[in-house]
Amino acid sequence: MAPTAETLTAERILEATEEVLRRHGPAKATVVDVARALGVSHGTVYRHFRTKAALREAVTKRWLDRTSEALAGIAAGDRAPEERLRAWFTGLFEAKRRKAGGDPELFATYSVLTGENGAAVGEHIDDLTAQLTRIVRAGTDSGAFTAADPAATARALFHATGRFHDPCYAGEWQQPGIEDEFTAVLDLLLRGLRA
Amino acid sequence: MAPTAETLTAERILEATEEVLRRHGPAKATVVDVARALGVSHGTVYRHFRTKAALREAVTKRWLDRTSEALAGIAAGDRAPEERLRAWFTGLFEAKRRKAGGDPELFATYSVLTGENGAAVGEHIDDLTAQLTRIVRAGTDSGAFTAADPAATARALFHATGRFHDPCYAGEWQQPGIEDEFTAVLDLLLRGLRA
DNA sequence: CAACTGACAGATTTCAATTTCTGTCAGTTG
DNA sequence: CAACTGACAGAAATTGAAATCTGTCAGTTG
Repeated sequence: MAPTAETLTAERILEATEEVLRRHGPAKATVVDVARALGVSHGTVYRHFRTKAALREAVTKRWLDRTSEALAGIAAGDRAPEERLRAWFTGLFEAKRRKAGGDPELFATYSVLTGENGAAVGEHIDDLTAQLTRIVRAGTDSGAFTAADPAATARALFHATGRFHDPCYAGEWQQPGIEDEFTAVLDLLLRGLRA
Repeated sequence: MAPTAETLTAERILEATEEVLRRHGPAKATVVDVARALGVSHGTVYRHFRTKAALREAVTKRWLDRTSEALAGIAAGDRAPEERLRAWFTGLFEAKRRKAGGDPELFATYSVLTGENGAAVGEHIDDLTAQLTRIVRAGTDSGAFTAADPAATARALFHATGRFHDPCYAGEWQQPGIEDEFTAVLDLLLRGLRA
């Protein structure tokens, strides 16, 4: 019972799927390609994932979870709430910008995948706003922020910064003035948040 | 020289183009269709618009300008700046929401057109942020707002409210909680803006 | 002579025939 | 007997030939 390279696990299939998506793009990546990459018949892939859509959704979730985990560290930190909020949004923007700019094709691929999987994206956003809510609540508890409903405020913050993390704006993330725009929006929001 | 129904003006061509777009959608609307609707040969349409792209751009500009004009009235009003700002954004959101919800196909058509005409959209956004800048400046002048750079602040306000006017979010404008989300974002921004 | 027509070349789109893919399952393998 | 294969039916994608469209321009019309 060798651990990784021998047995066919869901994890190995997801890795192969990611590789096939990277190579072929979202429109041409087939289950047959994934099976071929793994050296098995495509029927075998269907033992682990009921449909092609389920396989794509699982890949999408994995990708979204990686972003969540990176930010969870910042959200759980012990810095002052305002500083933490700023670091969190900066981290989110930087991560997105790096992914979109560094490998545009892969980013476009995942944009298609997230477009297909509204439910997974919804969960991811719930996850991120929950992190934000914790920071906002820390601020109201310490008296640094004023927010009657921390969860609603967290959602408002997330929506108001959409330009800097929503993939539909990815094309504008490489423009020159974008950093200043980001700072201007964040400053305005933080001013509104302070007690 | 009859005024409207006889002579072929650019205006009449634009009206016919709008009608053809409404009927056929952006993918199937052809210059030949427009010419047929006007009872002329398609060569004649090319006397008034050099290319099909130019014709589409002109239609797009007309549509965008209608929104600008409606809001210009609010921006130029004499109400208190905060109230005016709130009315302006509410007017923008309501107008978009009504268009998107009332005739989704036509809205989708114009979304395609705006996607094609980045330059025209850019001018439209410049126009809108100029209106916003005037309101913000009125606020800083009267002492109601604090904003070191009114133009930059206006842009920040526009970006932060993208969820409520950018067509890429049109699908979410009919969801139940959207009004509350809008109010939450606007409240937060106005709090940050107050002196 | 200004406004318009209609035929034309090259680019784009359509449509139907063909190929490939998805998802299933009876049968094979170790 | 659990994991896998591969043939199969229906769905979806691809391909290339035919139709349509874009943009031009010499010629027509009032």
